[in-house]
Amino acid sequence: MKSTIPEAGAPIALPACGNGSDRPEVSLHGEILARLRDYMVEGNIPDGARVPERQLCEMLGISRTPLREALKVLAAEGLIDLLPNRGARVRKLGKGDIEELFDVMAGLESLAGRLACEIITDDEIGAIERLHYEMYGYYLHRDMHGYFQVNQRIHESIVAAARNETLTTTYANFAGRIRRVRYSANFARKRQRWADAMREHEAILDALRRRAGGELSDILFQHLRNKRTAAIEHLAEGDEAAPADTPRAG
Amino acid sequence: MKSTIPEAGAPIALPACGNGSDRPEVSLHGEILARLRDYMVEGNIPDGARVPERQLCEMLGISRTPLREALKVLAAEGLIDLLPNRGARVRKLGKGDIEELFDVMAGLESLAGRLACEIITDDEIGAIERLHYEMYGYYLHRDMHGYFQVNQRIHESIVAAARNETLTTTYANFAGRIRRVRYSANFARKRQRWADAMREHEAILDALRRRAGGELSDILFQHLRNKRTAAIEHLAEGDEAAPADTPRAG
DNA sequence: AAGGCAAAAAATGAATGCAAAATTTGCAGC
DNA sequence: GCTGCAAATTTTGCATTCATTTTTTGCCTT
Repeated sequence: MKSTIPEAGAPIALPACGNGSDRPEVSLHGEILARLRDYMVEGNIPDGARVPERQLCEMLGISRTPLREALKVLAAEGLIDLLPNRGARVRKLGKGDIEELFDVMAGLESLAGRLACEIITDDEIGAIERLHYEMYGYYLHRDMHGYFQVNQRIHESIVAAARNETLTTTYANFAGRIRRVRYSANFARKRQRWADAMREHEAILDALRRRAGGELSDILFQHLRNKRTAAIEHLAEGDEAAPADTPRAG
Repeated sequence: MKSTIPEAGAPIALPACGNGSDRPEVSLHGEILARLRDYMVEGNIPDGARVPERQLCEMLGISRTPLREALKVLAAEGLIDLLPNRGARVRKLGKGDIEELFDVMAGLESLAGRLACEIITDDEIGAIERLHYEMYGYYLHRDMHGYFQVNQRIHESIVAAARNETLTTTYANFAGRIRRVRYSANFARKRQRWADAMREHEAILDALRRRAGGELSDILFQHLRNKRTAAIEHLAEGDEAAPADTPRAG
């Protein structure tokens, strides 16, 4: 397993790939649900704040009935908490919740890697290789935003390669839940961690090429574990997770 | 790793442990949801059949609004399909769906085993050991029902030992989805498979005792994979999965 | 002036009503 | 006798309405 990763710096030009945002929802209810979910995931409502039914109703131009149906679903998905007679609140992710979510994500990606090794095609591996080198370019450029974007697509590609719709859906659900914590902001301040992550990605690609399922499973788990540690450290020194129930917007 | 498993037969007396069915739901809506979920999981409605809103309403003594909210949640959980303007149908699990579900379950248990090895206490291992020997007793007795019951409790104990609420919830969700397929009926007709399963369980216990996370992860995945194969074979020779949209009750 | 209590206001949870879509039924034509 | 089409019935989806609970506001008491 070769590893030729410098500590970053050289100029390499790589075009950014535009990603198409698919939304295969057709029913009206599904549309409302997707919009609300995006609204939550994008963090338009502060952690732990009340979700005002009426306000959202007029914002979406619908009555309370379909909105409440959507809220029930979002609660089942874990994005909000539904307190009886006391309304919906955006679920406030504490340190423990984030650890749990990262671990489950680690398990799902670990599984995806194992399954992918059984059926992945050379073409699919080729596509992931291209993404890998694109990401490497962003790494050398120190372009964190581009890096994370491609990084995410690599992980999504591995999940997709497992060809398990149930897994893909579940993975997307947890990814949405965790997206609220902006770990991507500057969690890779530690230069060392960034370089480590690149090396781990090389190991991932290597195991994938060899279709070494069990090995890839271990590597992916450890990779996500390291991400988890970095994220926890980040929010420990940055904005404290869940400073209290202080709705900064009212 | 010792393995002293005969092909079954000797008489051993073991008392059956009663399990308490917890239902910590407090809100009315949660109650309705849980009841409906049980109703679905228990298979009171045939695969692919329409779910009559009105009928369920009077059955539960509620109006359509809360029922429809519950249906939306059940759809999000994957128990039913919600076709626009055409009502709810019990999700019909084809062979592919079952394979997918088993694989995801395998991934989750695999993860649970890995996590459990990091933090499990000797007492918890002891409890699992006791369950293991209890199950061994059922195996020797050829008591399939008791065997499966304890088997399930062992797997649940491993998941619980991971101390990850998110994982536990997700696991329970998938377990519920798959419970509709009654693979427990007689899928272990193959004596050989049953003996293999017992041996795998010994390996699980062994890895757990040694806190060998990665190893346990592999064993659990393979164990579930074998279960999957057995289940698929079972429904291939038994009642064909999804014989068609023939509601045998109307 | 601070704390507590009661009334008003708002919000939630559930039932009912209504328009649109789908399914069923009945009938005409071949 | 069977097929195809249109009216009637049922069902779905959403809006509105009502009862109950919570939250806020204002006033009274200490």
